[in-house]
Amino acid sequence: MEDYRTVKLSRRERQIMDIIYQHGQMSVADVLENLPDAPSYSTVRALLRILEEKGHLTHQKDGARYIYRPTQPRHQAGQSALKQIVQTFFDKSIEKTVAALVSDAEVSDEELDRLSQLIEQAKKGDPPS
Amino acid sequence: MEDYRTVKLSRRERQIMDIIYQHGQMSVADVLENLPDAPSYSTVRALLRILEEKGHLTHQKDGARYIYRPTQPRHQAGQSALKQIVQTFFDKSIEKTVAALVSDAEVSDEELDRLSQLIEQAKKGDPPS
DNA sequence: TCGCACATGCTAAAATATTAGCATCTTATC
DNA sequence: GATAAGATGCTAATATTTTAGCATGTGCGA
Repeated sequence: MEDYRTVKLSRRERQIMDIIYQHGQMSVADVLENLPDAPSYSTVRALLRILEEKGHLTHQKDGARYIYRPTQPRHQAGQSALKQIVQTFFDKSIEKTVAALVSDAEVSDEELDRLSQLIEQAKKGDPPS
Repeated sequence: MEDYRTVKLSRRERQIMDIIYQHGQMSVADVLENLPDAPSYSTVRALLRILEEKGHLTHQKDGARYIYRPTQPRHQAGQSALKQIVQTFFDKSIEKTVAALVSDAEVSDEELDRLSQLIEQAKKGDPPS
């Protein structure tokens, strides 16, 4: 159980995982509310159950209902997702990726300053020298 | 024809689109070679045909065979993909996203320098002042 | 505590994705 | 221009996804 069909998610599965990652944790009703093209309550429950079977979600009880949250930490899932994008659309180049990010025109000068600082820190911080 | 099932791709469809975006353009045989868990030749052709029907690919003839390439420009598709990731995993924060990118430890000092320059340019370039 | 509102458990049907096979066409080459 | 290699056109079977419905359990308020 480590194949294509558990790792790569179906459309609805992906959609639901994304929503839950955005919100941290959600009840079935929460997910339903946030699905743009929502099917029935039963359907959402079915998907959540499947995602749990596959190991992507876990739940805990809260009164009568279940609260679902991802098993994989958000930052880790984010890294994986980013890596995929960088590879597919930006020739594995972090530079090109950042260029795309800051070319958004929605980025303020303050944010750009913080980005500069961020990169300065990365320069000092990590190197194994 | 603008719904969920044409915009959001199935697993195989996504997989094939990613491969083609990575390579720019490909023949059926090329795609087949690059599919990690490849099905038959017929299958790949079917998927390509479907992706073309949905408007994601187009093809031109090259001798006897078809060469497929995306209809949406790569940089544009990359922007969309990035936006999705930023929203889902990084609270819509470009800063957090870049932080994740540079925390990779694979990033050299030279690359960090280039990133600094990149951001400086963005600071001067765009502002509507 | 009784009952109702609302939750999940389970099962199954319908739609879609995925796959393959055979027929046909195209092209380079002898 | 005949032919073989290799390409696409078309059709259909199989697997998976997506969906819904009914039965059952749970907890809060009158």
